[in-house]
Amino acid sequence: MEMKFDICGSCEVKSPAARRLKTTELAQLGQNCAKALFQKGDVIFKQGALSSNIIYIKEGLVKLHMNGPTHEQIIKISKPPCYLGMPTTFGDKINQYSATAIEETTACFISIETFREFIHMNGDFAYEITLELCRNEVNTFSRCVNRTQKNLHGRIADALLFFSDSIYAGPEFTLPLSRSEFGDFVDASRENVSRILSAFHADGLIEIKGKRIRILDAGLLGAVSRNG
Amino acid sequence: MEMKFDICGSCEVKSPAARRLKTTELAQLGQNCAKALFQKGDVIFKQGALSSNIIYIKEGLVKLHMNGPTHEQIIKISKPPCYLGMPTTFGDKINQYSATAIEETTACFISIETFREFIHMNGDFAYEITLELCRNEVNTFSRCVNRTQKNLHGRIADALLFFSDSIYAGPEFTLPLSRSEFGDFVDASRENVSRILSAFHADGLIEIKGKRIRILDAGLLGAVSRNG
DNA sequence: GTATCTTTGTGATCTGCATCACATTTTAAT
DNA sequence: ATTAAAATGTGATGCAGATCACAAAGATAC
Repeated sequence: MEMKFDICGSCEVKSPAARRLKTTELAQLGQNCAKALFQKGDVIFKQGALSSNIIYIKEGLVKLHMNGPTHEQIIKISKPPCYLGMPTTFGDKINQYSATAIEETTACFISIETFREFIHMNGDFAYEITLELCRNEVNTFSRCVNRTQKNLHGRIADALLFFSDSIYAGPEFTLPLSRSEFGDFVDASRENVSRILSAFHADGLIEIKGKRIRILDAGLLGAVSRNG
Repeated sequence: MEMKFDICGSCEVKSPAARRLKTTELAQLGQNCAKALFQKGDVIFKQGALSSNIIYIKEGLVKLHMNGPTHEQIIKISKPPCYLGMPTTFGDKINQYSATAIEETTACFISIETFREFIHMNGDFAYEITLELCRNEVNTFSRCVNRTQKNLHGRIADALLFFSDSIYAGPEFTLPLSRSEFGDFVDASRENVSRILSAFHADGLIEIKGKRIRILDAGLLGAVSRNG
């Protein structure tokens, strides 16, 4: 096997947790970690398959999606830095959901033993991981409540603001999802996504050209998100 | 202040995490922990309020509920042993949801500093906490997908099986929720809960007398849960 | 006991969104 | 460029479940 350099120690996009690791631990991480590049559409891990790695998303954008009783659903869209697959890998080993790159994504596969060792040996690391899991829980709850209680206009407005505020930090962006995937994300049919985006355009809230979207009136869109 | 005995060391319903604590740590926990008894209906913590404790549910049954944009929703029903309030207490301190006892419940309030110290100092403890948070995430995702994709018959069948399998471990039980709360739990109106329970009764799936429910045909109920 | 309030059951409407149907545009393949 | 295949837009129809309306049954107070 080829001699490795200290790839994790010299990584400039360390997770908050990894920043708490000591030099020797970072070296150990480097020995038990494999970097991989995924193109848009590539599956990172698949529902139903066995998993034995924690996956660190270093760059790019990923959708977590689950095949439900009647159709596909996007549970959440994760941006770096974040760890994926902890629940599965620490749990029953079988993925309950899939992860797919929706933009070119760099991911590091970390051996579960190494990761577990860090939680046991390094309290600061463990605490950062706990924080990340806790944040996820709160977000998931809110998302779940909004999904079931808001009407479709509100959910789509929500999603547009999510992309502009949380993902692209700007009013103009290229939607990384097809209309059908967008539907899976906001619990709507492909047809109604089209219809409502057209309506938003007609009302001067947004500008659309295919997947290219520009938000014209974020304030009003926020009102739609709240009041449906 | 009155001298305390080693209340946590001698506690017979320790959480998996607490079982990993050393004798001295258990003594420390005992010094930073207050036990409280809640009656059915008592609020344990409230959405919007500040929180500075982790709450360990020792006995009883608790609903976690959130006031959504249009109505109240029960996010999950938690049974002991479990920790509540981690996401809030480690995060922005303001509760994103409420917790209310739905049966007589014993809860221990643990100071956040103590809890955080254990995560830092005791790797086994930290790992058990990580496991609990991970399990929660997987469950939440599945629940969320089922909630949005199954029809009302399926969701109600689901909920009945949840009580009989996961909470009461038997076919007969007293529902700890009113019809209206049951609706908040399965995302349905009070009226439709009544209607569908009546229908299940008419079809010989269950027996109802007020809140007392007996499951007569779990197999068929499972089929309804899957196929709606 | 009676009176008041809360919870529950059930029928009759109303409505948001899925589904169906088909036209049009975009992308990919040769 | 030409053809095939996939993604998108938009109208028409149907249905699950919300909402409304009211009656009946428990609970709680006096």
